[in-house]
Amino acid sequence: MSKKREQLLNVAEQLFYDYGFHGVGLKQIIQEANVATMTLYNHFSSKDKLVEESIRHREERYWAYMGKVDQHTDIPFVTLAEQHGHFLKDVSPQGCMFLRAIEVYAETNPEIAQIARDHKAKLLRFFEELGESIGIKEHKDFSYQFLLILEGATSMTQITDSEQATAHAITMTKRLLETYH
Amino acid sequence: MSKKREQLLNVAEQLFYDYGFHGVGLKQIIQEANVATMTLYNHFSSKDKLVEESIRHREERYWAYMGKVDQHTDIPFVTLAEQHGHFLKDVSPQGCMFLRAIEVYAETNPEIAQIARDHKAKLLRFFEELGESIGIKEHKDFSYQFLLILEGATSMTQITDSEQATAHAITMTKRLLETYH
DNA sequence: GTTTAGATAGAACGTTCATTCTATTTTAAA
DNA sequence: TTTAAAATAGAATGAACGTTCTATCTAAAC
Repeated sequence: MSKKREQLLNVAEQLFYDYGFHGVGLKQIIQEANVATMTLYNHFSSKDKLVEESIRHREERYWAYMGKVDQHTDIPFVTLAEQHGHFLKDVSPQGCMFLRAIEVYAETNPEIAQIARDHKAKLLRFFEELGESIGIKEHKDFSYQFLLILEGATSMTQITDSEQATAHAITMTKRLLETYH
Repeated sequence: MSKKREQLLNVAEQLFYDYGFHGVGLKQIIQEANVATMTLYNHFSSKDKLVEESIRHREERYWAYMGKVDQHTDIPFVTLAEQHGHFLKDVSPQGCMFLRAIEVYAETNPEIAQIARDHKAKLLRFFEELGESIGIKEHKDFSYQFLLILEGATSMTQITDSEQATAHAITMTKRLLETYH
C-alpha cells in the first residue's frame, strides 16, 4: 500500500470524525496530509470515494480492538465491553462515525450509508455467533441487548466521559450475562 | 409567535435532521418554507442562529413526549421508555439530533454544542430526581444506566428498527428496575 | 386614506467548494 | 543511465455557499 495513500486515509478519517464529512474540505485534508491535489485524485476518484475508504479504514481499526479477544474465555463479552471502552477512549470519544455516515448519507449517497450499515450488521452477527458458541440462552436477544449497551456507552461518552460510560456498560453486561447464561 | 418563523423552524429542523447541518443550504430551507431570503434573516441573524433555534425547537418536541408522563405511577420509567420509543418512531428514526450537534459543532461553534449538552444533562437530572422521589436505591447509577438504555435504543433504531429497539429497551428497563428497586 | 412595518423576488458579493488542467520535478525500476 | 511512473505546486473552472442589497409590494393601524 502506498505511503501517501495511507497518510491521506489517516488524516481524512481523523478530520471527518472531528468536523463531520461535510465540515471538512479537501484543501484541509491535502494540506494536513502533505500531499498534492492530484495525488489525492490519483488514489481516490472523488471526495465521496475518500469518505467510503475512510469508513472502511476505521472499520479495520475497530476490529483491531474487538477481533482479537480470546473467544475461549468464560467471559468474552465482558472483555469485549472493555475493548469497546478502550476504543471509545483512544479513538472515538465523540460518538460513532458509522452511525453518522448513515445519518448524513442515507438520502444522498446510499452506497456510503450501506457500508456503515453492513459494519453494524456484521458486528451483531459476530456477537450472535459467539453467544451461541458459548451456549447462551436466546443468544439473539442477548446479542441485540449487548450491542444496545455498547451503542449506549458510545453515546454516553459524549454526555459524560468514556470511563464512566464504560464502567456502567461493563456492569450492565455482567447483569445481562447472569440473565441469559 | 410569527407564522413565518414557525414555518422556518419546522422546515429547518426537518431538513437539518435529514441531511445534516452542513448538508443543507439556506436556499433549500427558504424554498421549502415558502419564505423570502430576508424573512429568514429578519428572524434569525445567521445560519448558526437558525441551527440553535432548531435544536431548541426539537428539545420542546422531545419534552412533549417525556415531560407529560404521570410521575405518580409505580412504573414511570417503563412509561418513559415507551414514550422515548414513540419519539423514535414518530420524530427521530435516524439517530439523535442533539448528539449530532455536539459532534459537528464541538470544535467550531461551542455555543451550539453546549445547548445540546445542556439538554442531555437536564434529561439525566430529570431521571435522577424522579428516581430519588420514588425511592430507587442508588438512583444516580440507575438513572445513568436508564439513559444509556434510551441512547442505545436510539442508535439501534438506525441499525434495525424502532419497534425492535424499543421492545428491547423496555425489557432492559424492567430488569434494571428489579435490580435497583 | 395615509402611514408604517414586514414580506416579497431576485440580483449581487465575496468566499469556498470539488474537480480538472498544466507544466515541472522527484522517485524508483530497468 | 535511461525510462516511466508518481508526485509536485498552483492556477483555472463552474457551482454552491452564506450574506447583503435593492426595490416593489402587501397588510394592518391610525
